[in-house]
Amino acid sequence: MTSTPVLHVDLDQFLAAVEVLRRPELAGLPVVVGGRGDPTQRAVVSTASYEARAHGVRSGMPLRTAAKKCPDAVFLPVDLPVYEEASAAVMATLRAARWAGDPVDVEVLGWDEAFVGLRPGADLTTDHDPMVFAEQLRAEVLAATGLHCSVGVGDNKLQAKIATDFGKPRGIYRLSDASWSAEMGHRPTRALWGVGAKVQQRLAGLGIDTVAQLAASDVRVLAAEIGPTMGPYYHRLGRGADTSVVDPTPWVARAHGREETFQDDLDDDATIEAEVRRLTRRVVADIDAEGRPARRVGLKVRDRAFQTVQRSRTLPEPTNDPDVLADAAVALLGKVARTRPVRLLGVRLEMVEPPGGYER
DNA sequence: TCTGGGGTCCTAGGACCC
DNA sequence: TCTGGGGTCCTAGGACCC
Repeated sequence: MTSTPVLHVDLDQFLAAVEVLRRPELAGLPVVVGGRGDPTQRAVVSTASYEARAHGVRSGMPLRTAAKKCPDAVFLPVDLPVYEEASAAVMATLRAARWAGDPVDVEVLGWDEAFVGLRPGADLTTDHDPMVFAEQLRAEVLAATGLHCSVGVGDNKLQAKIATDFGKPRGIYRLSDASWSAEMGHRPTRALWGVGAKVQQRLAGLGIDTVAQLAASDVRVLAAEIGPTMGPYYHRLGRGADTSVVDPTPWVARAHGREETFQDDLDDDATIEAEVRRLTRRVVADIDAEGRPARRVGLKVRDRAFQTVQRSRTLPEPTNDPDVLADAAVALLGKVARTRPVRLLGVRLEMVEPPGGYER
């Protein structure tokens, strides 16, 4: 069975680019989007423009730190509805695209990225050059939305996803089974999508530092040391192997949650309880939009020392009754031995499975 | 005044049942 | 005194990603 390459589309500096679109006078300036746009507040950078990155500003960095590194940056608040609208326009453009005349499947990964693959059943005797199609997608997204993106091409989703970063910004890059070891073999395992700092360290403990070493490792050793599921999974990553398909089915959420870091730590039981109830009401609104009741309630408490604990409970029966759920969340507070003022509270509601299950 | 917010998935131990 | 095996659910925590 022949298969065609997969593409991965990723918008460049998405949030900052959307802001510049509606405020053209910001073009070329260091722009930092995060929190409420106030760098004196507790919040972090969501996206920094390339101009701000040149000063060392990075996603996830406290706004305060960003302001020190780049005092002249324009700080803007996160404006969710605007990004959602821009994202929807991008995804609609991708879905409408035709690859050598054939329809495509689009799997949305987040606001600003998606996999694109030829829909099964297409006539593979016609030429489907992925590099030509990648350039076409870049042009169509730019024309429809004014946003620049980069495109990765791979023999599977894993390769395409990793390739995109090599193409950034505004570029196209291709990885393949044939080029994998030459392109990836010398890189640290951390370069793989799914390997973070902890797993990188754990693998290093097994003498595995590079992608090539991971690919050449004994899968039985990985299974024994890391686990029967994750061990073989990391081994596949090392080889650039991925058999998952581009799945266009709309995402069905398992759970929703709301959490908030307070500008001033909370130290009063009544206030803490009131905040838990307020957060719960917001999450209930979110799950009401899904039309499914909650089966489990979770509470997260982070104190001034950044110690974080989570408590959760399965409900006797699923419900979306805001009072019942708020009571359940507050009851979980009683299972947390609080010794310091509270920095963050979070409430999470896990929903019952939809009638057809998740099957993805 | 270090360290956001929204998610998913895996692991591991204990309870409980047959 | 010693002492099964499998299976599922619940809970807490960890890791990762955008």
